This record gives sequence, structure tokens and C-alpha cells, in this order.
Amino acid sequence: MMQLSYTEENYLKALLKITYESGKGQAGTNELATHMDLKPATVNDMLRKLKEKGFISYQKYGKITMLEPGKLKAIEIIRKHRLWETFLYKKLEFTWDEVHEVAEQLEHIQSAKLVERLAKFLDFPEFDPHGDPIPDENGLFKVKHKKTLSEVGIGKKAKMVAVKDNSSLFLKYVMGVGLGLNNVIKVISKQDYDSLMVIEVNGKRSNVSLKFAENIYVI
Amino acid sequence: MMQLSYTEENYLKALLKITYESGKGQAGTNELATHMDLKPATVNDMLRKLKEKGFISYQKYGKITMLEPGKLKAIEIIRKHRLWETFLYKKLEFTWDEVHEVAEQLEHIQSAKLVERLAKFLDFPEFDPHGDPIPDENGLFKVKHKKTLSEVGIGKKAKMVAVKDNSSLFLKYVMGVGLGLNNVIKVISKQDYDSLMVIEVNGKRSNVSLKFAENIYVI
DNA sequence: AAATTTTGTTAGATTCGTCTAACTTATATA
DNA sequence: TATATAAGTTAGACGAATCTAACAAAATTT
Repeated sequence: MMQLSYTEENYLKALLKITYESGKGQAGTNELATHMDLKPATVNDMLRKLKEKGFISYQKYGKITMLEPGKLKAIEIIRKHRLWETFLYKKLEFTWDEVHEVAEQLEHIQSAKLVERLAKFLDFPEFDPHGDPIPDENGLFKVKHKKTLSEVGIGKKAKMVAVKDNSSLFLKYVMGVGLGLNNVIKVISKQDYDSLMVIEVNGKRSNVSLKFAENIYVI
Repeated sequence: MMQLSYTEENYLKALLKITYESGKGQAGTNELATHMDLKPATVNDMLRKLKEKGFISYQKYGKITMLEPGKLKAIEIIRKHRLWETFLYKKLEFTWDEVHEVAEQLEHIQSAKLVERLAKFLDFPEFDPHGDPIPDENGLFKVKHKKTLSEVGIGKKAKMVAVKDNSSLFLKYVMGVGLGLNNVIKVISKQDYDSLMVIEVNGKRSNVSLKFAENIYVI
């Protein structure tokens, strides 16, 4: 398969994310543009190109779906991204919220050998520092966690296994309430009116919003 | 200082190399073009740009010299390149001749924190796998070795400390004669006519050309 | 010093990824 | 169902980095 540009790789990665998260396996031009912080016109041009190259399927005014080669390429980039995040976190002592930005650059380094050696060096990790699964060399990865903190009942406990929102802003907030990967959260109360929750982590109580709770995956 | 493009960084790196190696601290347009495998016209445009940005000094039909900001930037890139080479070699078990190509990509990753953490992780190495010095965070580096194998007298021994030519082709050749960093080389004979040398490394004798000998640094 | 060769510059074109502005099609709503 | 809004497309432009072809200046040779 021919070499993709840095830009093309980013489109495929974004498309995989959107089509996966929509549940329907499809995406729209504007949706993609918003996600990538570009104009719809720009995205439109690229879609034509990705279609010509056989990565995606779409027709004028229709929805975009990914074809197998596009999926594989996108998964490969996600694998690299998450391996680098793991490296930064585990070996270079970066914090949870710092890794993403640098990994956005590192994920585009072209060297199959590098990826496999890095995976070996890290002892073939299955999850990145945010709890997201790292696809293996065949593109297979563990099913993503589906239950969020907002679904946990009053008085129940749950273990945080991942976050949905990987933004630095959110991650700082999460750390602010003393919460980290694999921590146990107890739901103390929920207000019906505005869904504000009181949670307890390591004996510390905090008030969190519905939005917050929906961005914390638990088991 | 503003962010430089990947391309601008490569020009500065090449310029530092050329001006340094010429001994006179200057370079010409064609020389740079040849070195970077570009056309002189292309280089000419970029020189105007780098001049405007204050990285280099040159005037029409004159020679190029580097200004302090240009030198600092170039040294920073060399530092990153050599740290990554060291990482690939020491931690990911890449061979001597494989590291350069991947480091050419990694050297452009933007993150001051990454560079310093990487240096710490590698225990602040002073030389890369080719024996070249790694500048420290202030841009200072050990003086490069100047004596080559071609200058070693018959019957004398010398220790290989670096290579001048970092091409994969050359490095494979070097390894082929059983030679590696810090190995002791004994010069058995030299032919006046064509400067062919017979050398001995770890008891193994080989014939090498003048060109070969000029690309091996020794002490 | 004239002629030749080498070195450097300019003008104009091309590709990539982006934009804005104007337009078209599809969807939602009154 | 007609209209308004949202979503998507097209045309034309631009900056960055590259090229080729033609030209100009400097250096070298005879």
C-alpha cells in the first residue's frame, strides 16, 4: 500500500473514531469537519481523494463509511498513538494529561520495525494510560468499555477503567477530584433535578456534573 | 522563537553540517542543493526565507554563513537526532545502520519536555551509536574527532571512535569487515600506488580502500 | 583579457492542503 | 406541502515547497 500523507492519516483516524462512536458506522462531511476543526469544503476535497484511493465509500450528498483498507490504516495509527502514550507515561514519567499531544506527532512516524520493537519494549501493553485498548499487530483489540459513571446507582461502587474525553482540561479535572485509573468510586447521592452527583474516591467526597459522569467509564 | 517547519529545520541542519565541515564556516547554494538532493532554485528561495527570519546571513551571489539563532536551532535538532539514535540502538535493539533513517523523522517531534526526559532516560549519553557527540541542553558538545584511519602508520594500532559517513551502505561495509565502535585496528600494510590498506581487527585481516579509511575516525 | 565553465538567480508552473463565497440538495418545521 | 434550515458541493484563491528553463554573475582557464 502506498504511503499516506500525515494529513490523510489524520482524516482516517478521525473517520474511524466518528463512525465507531456514532454506532451506525457512518459519518457526514460537516461532522467530520467540526471534529477536525476544518471547513466542510476542505474535508469534501479530501473525501474525494480517500474515495479514489479506496479507503472509504461515499457518494455525493450521502454518508461516509469506511472500507477495510481505511479501517486497517486507521487502526494502525491508533496502535502507534497508544503505544507512544504508554511509552511516555511508563518510561518518561509524563503525566496522564500530557501524553496525548506528543503522541499526536509520534503516531505518524513511519517504521514498522519501530512499532513492533516499541510494543516489545513495553511488554505488549493492552491498554494505554487512559484505559483505552491498544490494538495488536493484527488490528484486534479488546472491546471498549460501555458503562459510564452516570449509570451507577446510589450507594453502589464501581471501578474507573477509562475516560471518554481525553482532553487535557478534562483529565486535569479528573485528577483534581483525586480520581485515577482503577480507582474505586462510590456514588453517594444523585439529584434528580440537575443530575448532580456526590461521589467518594479514597474517602474524599466531590460534587460532579452529569457531563463529568458520562465521560468516566467504569466496570 | 516561532515554530519552524519540518523543511526549514532540515535546511538549518544541513547548513550547519556543511559550514562546519568546510572548515571556513560558509556554504554555497549549489553545495547545499547537492547535499539535500534538491535543485539550486529551490534552495535559493528557502535561503531568502531563512535570511528574513534571521537564521542565516548571505547576499546575492555571495556565500552563506549561519547566524547564532540558526546555529542554536540546528544544534537542537542534532541533539534530538542523536538522542533518538541512542534510544533506538540501546533500548529497542536497532542495529547501527538502521537508526539514522528513523531518527530523521523523530528529530522533528516538537516537545522540549520529551527531549529532556529522553536524555534523562538514557542517562545523559555523550555520544550516539556512530560515535558522534550529542550536544547537551545548552548546545555544547565535545569536540569531534579529527584523525582518520588513513593517517595511521604501518604497524601502528588505533581505536575506532566514530564514522564520518553515516550511510547504511557504508555502515554495512564496516560491519562486514568485523569492525565496530571502540574496536582496535592494526594497520598491516599500505600500498603507495593506490593507497589500499590491509588492516587487522580482532585477528581478522581485510583489504580496505583509501576512501574507506578516510571515513573511519580513530584515536 | 577573452572565452569557457561553474555558480547563483529569476520567472513561471505544479502539487498539496487549506480557505471563502456562492451554490445545490436534503431534512425539518410551520 | 411550502418554506426555512442544515448539510454538502463547487469554483476560485492562496501559501508552502518543489520543479524546469532561461538568464546573470563569478571564477577559472587559455
